[in-house]
Amino acid sequence: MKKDVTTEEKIKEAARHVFMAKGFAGCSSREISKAAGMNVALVNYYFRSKSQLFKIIFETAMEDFVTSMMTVFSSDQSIENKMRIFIDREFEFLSKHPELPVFIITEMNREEGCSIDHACFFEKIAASGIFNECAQAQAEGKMRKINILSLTLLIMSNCQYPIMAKNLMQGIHGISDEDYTSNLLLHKQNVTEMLVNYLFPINSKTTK
Amino acid sequence: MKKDVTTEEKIKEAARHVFMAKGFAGCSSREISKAAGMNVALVNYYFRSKSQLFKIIFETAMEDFVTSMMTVFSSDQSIENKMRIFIDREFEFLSKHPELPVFIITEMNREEGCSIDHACFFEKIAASGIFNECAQAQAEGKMRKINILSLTLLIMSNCQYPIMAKNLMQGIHGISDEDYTSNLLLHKQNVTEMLVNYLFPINSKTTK
DNA sequence: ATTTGTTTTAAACAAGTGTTTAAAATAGTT
DNA sequence: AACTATTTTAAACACTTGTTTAAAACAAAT
Repeated sequence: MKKDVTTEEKIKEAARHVFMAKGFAGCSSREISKAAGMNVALVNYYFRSKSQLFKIIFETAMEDFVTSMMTVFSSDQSIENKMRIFIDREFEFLSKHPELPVFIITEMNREEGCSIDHACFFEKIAASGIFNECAQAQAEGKMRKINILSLTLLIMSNCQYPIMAKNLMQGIHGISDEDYTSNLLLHKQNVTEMLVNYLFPINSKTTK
Repeated sequence: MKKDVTTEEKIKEAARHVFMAKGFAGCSSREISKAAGMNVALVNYYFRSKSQLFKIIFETAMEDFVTSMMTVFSSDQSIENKMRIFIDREFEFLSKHPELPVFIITEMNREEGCSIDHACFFEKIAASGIFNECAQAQAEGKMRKINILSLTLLIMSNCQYPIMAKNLMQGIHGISDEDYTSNLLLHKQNVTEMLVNYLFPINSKTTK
């Protein structure tokens, strides 16, 4: 008899939650197994070790993250519209996975990296051709000529930080959860307008 | 005989480094004591517990962070110049303390918060009057009318994220440490220009 | 019903955790 | 010099950690 939710999936789901919330070092194997409603030995029976399990969770998280970006990059849109859509999707995606940016950044900074190969994910982004597309748009005078790192930073900063720093911002301004969420929508519009105005100074008024 | 560097300071300095690099859960008391070149018991002799030590480290880090902001806020400058100076200082300060933003954000997200009162730091910021000053500048038409949270986010995002995401960005674009540092200077200029153009659309060309 | 293979558990392992204790080393005072 | 108070250490405490072992529970097949 096959169960509707297999044990392996139960473990992964629990591990995803716990790892995201507390990080690799911030939780124990027993905490994960308890969250999955089972014995400690069982999670090692399926995943051999805590590191191995973490590796899988991190890699699928990264995969989701990159995939979410990729669908926009490979769409049939003008570069400016791609940017608008990207920002929109990024805010939406990150609202559903708020811990993801801190999780990824923390893992990238960790010395003992569970022997995860980060490179393969970055290669996918480069392989999407988005960087070349930007360079071409810049050459054609459609986009402001700033280097590609700065461009990446501008977009990522303004999309990811507002999600990461939620608690910090709520503390500074004394805002409730609901207020923050609604303010985030306004902020998304501000960010979009600011970035488009800055990066596409010429045709930013003509295009919707 | 007083030593040039007291034991207490040695512990704090070591703890600052280790906590910043690995976080509260990511390191052990013995690791800190070893980094300070002494016995484990000694750090507890001075600070009673790991949590207590962390609390002190975090609070002084926060203190430094807020103080760095405050000196700009209370300076005798136009609001636009304050913003320019703030961005400049923020990049400079964070380059010296790159782990600080992640450290603070992670701590803010932690459930067992070592019983740290975060509120007092935020109150200082509000007490500086900077928020009122912005509101007034907006009322006078000197500054674009966006809500104060959005304003805070715009500035913090573009100053802090580029420091936090260094390793991630280096991975994506295959950049060396030195290149990243130099690119950060360019990026700071881009950020400044973009933010000033966006927030002070009228007089952004007149003021240097 | 017995055998087979798989899944789950309780219990144990050695190593590491935060913390404490009691003794040693050091400095300061008389 | 001897005594006191402070600083530092080695050793131990009870507990948690990641991981393994061996036995139990379960399902499938004969």
